[in-house]
Amino acid sequence: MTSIKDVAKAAGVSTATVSRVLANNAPIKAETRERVLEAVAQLNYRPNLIARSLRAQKSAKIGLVVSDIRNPFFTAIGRAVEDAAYEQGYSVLMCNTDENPEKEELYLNLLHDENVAGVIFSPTQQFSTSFNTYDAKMPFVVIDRAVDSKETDMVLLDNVSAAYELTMHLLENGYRKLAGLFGDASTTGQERSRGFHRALKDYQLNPFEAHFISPRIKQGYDATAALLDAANRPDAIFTSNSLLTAGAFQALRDKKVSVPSEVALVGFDETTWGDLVSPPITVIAQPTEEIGRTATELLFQRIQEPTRSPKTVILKGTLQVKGSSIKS
Amino acid sequence: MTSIKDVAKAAGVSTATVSRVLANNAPIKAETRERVLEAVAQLNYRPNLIARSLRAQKSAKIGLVVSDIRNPFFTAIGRAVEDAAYEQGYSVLMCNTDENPEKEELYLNLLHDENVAGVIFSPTQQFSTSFNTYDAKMPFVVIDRAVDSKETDMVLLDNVSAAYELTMHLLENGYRKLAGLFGDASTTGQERSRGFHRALKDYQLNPFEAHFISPRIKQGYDATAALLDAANRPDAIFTSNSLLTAGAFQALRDKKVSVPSEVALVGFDETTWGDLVSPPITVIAQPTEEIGRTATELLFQRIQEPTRSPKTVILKGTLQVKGSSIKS
DNA sequence: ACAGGTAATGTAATCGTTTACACTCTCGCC
DNA sequence: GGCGAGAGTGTAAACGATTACATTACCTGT
Repeated sequence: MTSIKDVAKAAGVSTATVSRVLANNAPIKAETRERVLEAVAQLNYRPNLIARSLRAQKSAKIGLVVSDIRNPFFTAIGRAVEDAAYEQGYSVLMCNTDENPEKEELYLNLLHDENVAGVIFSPTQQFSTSFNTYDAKMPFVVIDRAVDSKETDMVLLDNVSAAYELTMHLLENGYRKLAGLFGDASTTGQERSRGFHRALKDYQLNPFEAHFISPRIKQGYDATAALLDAANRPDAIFTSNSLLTAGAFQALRDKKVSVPSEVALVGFDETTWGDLVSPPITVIAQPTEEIGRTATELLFQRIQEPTRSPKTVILKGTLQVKGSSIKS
Repeated sequence: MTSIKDVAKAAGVSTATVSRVLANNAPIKAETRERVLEAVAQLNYRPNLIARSLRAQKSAKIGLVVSDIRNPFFTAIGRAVEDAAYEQGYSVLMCNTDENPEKEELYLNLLHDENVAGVIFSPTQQFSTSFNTYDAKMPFVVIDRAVDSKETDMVLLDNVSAAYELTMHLLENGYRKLAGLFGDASTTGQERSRGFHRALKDYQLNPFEAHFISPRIKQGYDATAALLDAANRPDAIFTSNSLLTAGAFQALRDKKVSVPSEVALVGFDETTWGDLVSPPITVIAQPTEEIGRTATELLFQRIQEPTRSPKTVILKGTLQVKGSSIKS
């Protein structure tokens, strides 16, 4: 492998000069610069990033820690983060925690050992609550899920309002027996449940049912099936994430329940399928691109200026009314 | 930061001994080992992976280079790769090329500079053809798309057979005017087109239409809309990847074409939505989990034994017959 | 003509590991 | 009793960059 020494030798200068030419951080005589660049091109030299990292005590990598990249929300975020990172010459280490706090901690340690410049992180519920006891060794930006600490940069959705709006939409369209299915793995589910309850309260109604369940398609299916099997059915189902929505939709179909005339269905997150099924699903769309990008930018800001006062960016979802929630 | 020196001092031994204890690769007196481990625990020491990488000239990272992680096929692969890597203590750098050869090369260089242990790679068409001129500086496993070189490990689907089987399925169910939409960015589209044509030939039919287009939802939509607007419509549409399928499905819906009675639709890859829409889509499901896992394992084998003779694993897709291709 | 500033470059320390080599000790064997 | 083998450990040289400090050469103002 050709190293900086080879270049130095070829150009007849010292390694320091080569480094200076490449980093462009010192005055260099034009003629010398040219000789060096020529040697670099000649030898097809590429600086070793590992060595650079070791010396500089940081690397041009960031970690992305989420529960599961297969969740369409995180897939989109992941892509946005990677794009934003790429533009700054950074690369992204992908970590899936499966909502498992042990895996979470392991990955955080790993990323630390890798000297990553920072981490974009969607923590589990358990981690969220103990977050302030975690002495952050790296720059952090938390996304999607609130944490207690006021020391951390965050990019969040205004979940309570969004859920409120979505619930109101159901109520305004005449639905009264609302069942809510909320993910139990994150703070997000709780916040959305709060908006759900608040809207009902404003209508002086009680929730028909409300369950916290594991955010997976299967659990969404099972919970919905149970709701539909009961003697007294809800007339609308509110789901707090797209996996639950998918499960619920499947159950409705299998039970041959007509949507939205018998039971309405609403949820969160734009997905490929939400618009393809019939009826298409009314959702709160999250600005995933913007979330990922903002989080990455916030992270870079913190990397540059570690003492900057923490910033929380709260983005708004947009209600996309489709056929699944309007009695036509 | 606590380094190996601190541990050595605390344990009253040399850094070499500490290293040996941790790497477990040399005889160490039990009592010494214990003292060292105690110091490690005491100081909460964690070895710096960058330094280790520099010295060892390789890292415990692998690159994953695909066109777009948002393609459900690659999402699933990505997760499988990450899982398999995790089990071996490796982490995964995610790279999206957008089918852009320049980005592709840039990423490959980057990964090389990062000293990754190897790369799992789904190359663009352009790259595929010039692959053997690329002097592989790193262990490689190519997935999803064939390359010319016989020097490379690959994990592929038997695309020709799969497409043949899928086409035969249409023919056996009475469809005769088959239109094919194939992705133009990879060898995969070509191979699937070959299977498509072969089946038609065996039925002594000509393809009704066949187009190579950019593998995106929008292009799938447009191409399908054009097919449906023509005076003479096909009675079945064959798509070579899930993005095209989604676009085609959307167009069929917007044009209020009944599936499968007026036009059938078949495609590749299991997706969340394929089963949720009505009718559900007949597809060739790829064993994504197995592809990702096999690729990762192959990569580790090559990392361990760089001179091993190259291996190509060809996996089979499974035809999942659903409502979109059976006149009931 | 000389002090002092600055541009341009070189020398060598440094980042935190691993490991080749050297050394000491103990044991067993002839 | 001497000698070779191996166990157990230390010393110091890598790995490939960056950069503090030193050095040289040149220019400028008085």
